[in-house]
Amino acid sequence: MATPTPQTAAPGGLRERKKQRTRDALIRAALELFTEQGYEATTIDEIAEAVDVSQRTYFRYFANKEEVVFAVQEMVEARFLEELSARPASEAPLTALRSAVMVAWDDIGGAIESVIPVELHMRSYRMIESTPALVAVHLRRSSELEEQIARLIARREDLDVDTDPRPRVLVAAFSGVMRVAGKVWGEGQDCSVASIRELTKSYLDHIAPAIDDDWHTAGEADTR
Amino acid sequence: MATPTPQTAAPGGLRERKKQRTRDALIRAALELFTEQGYEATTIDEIAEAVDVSQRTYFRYFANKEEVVFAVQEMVEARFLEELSARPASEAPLTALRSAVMVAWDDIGGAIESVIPVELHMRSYRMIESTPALVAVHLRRSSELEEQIARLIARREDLDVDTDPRPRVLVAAFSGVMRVAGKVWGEGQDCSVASIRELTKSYLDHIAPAIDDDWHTAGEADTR
DNA sequence: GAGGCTAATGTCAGCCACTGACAGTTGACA
DNA sequence: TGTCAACTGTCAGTGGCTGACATTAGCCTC
Repeated sequence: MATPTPQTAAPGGLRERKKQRTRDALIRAALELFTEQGYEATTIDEIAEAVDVSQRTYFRYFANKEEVVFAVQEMVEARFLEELSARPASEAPLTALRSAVMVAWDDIGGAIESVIPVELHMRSYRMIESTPALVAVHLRRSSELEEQIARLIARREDLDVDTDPRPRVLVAAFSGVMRVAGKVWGEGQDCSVASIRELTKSYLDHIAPAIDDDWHTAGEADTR
Repeated sequence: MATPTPQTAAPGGLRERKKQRTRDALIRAALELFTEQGYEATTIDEIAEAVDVSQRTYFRYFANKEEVVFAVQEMVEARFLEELSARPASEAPLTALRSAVMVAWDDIGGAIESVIPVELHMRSYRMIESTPALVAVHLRRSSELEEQIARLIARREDLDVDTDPRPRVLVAAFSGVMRVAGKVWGEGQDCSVASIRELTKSYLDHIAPAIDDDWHTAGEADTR
């Protein structure tokens, strides 16, 4: 039973392409409606109607009302994790994180724009922060992602994430910086992908000197 | 139009007492059902029926299904914030936080037990952690509480929470310790209020020497 | 290129969370 | 005791979400 569906980016047949188009259209319509008239004030029927599909079809693409809001972030995160796993083990942890972010932004910037205008993504970002139900989901997603990253880093460095605090601490710092970068970007005027990329880069450069070192050659696990 | 309802703890008339009893019964029934058969598997009709009130009445006491889950924590937090506001300005920030927690635990321990058995509270704690929807709400509540505490601390010390990072940093550390204490308690066997109190105390004593100092006499705002 | 296979979609019925409106009941208080 | 206001129940309705079943439409083979 060799995987019948390639699942890769390149759309094999018409069916795949059609599905992708429906999915993208749902995301765009949903975000457009949410940002215009508010998340709670928008019904799924409206979204489905805008894309000319049934409500039932919406729920075949997204498990619930929130999921469509985070679809784009999901893409970015998946790309980031994939890239992080691929970084050579010789890189120091923070360097790997940094490189992965940069590569992720580079080759997903275009992909994002093909789904939704970046400006809409930015408006969505602000909408999330002003909708309690979405803030909650956002926080949970963030904490889950942090956990995943910490485990990846620990594996790279061949450490136990439950006994050595360094992976989680590093990831916490890293995530904190990423969060601030995202926040500043959300408040600013320049809503290009390039701008958030640069913002992230400069912020990461700030903490790098302070915590980036090889965890195997420089001083033993110093938990003081 | 002077506030017609005293709203204080002491139950004035029969009406107040009856309301309190209904509320407590709803909390107890809800947590009992949730922990026994799962959060999602429990309907509000079941909870209402167990207390012998209508579903509509449930929603007059709690805004939604989640709220009842956090009712006890809400009590503890309110008591803590109240106590923190009352601490003398002469106390160093972390000392004030520490004292407020201790006082809050001391005089609310009994109040909790009057509403639900502590053992049920502990089971609820574990249920929250294993229910994604509740984890999300829990995280949002925590971050909101952190923000409140940081503002309170900043006001005490006469600082601007948006320019001076110290209040938020201290509160982040404090909250982190509290979270760990809660987690350890949840995993342990001893589900008494006294045990979480002592756990908290000892954990806080660990970080105290590291970060507790008077922010006005010891070294200027050192943001390095 | 006709026909079978299967994935994708539409339709329908139904559960549950949640809300507004209105009516009935019951403490509070003169 | 009677009036008022608070509390509660009932009912109808909306919206999120799901299972079951019928229908449509790519895909693949002969």
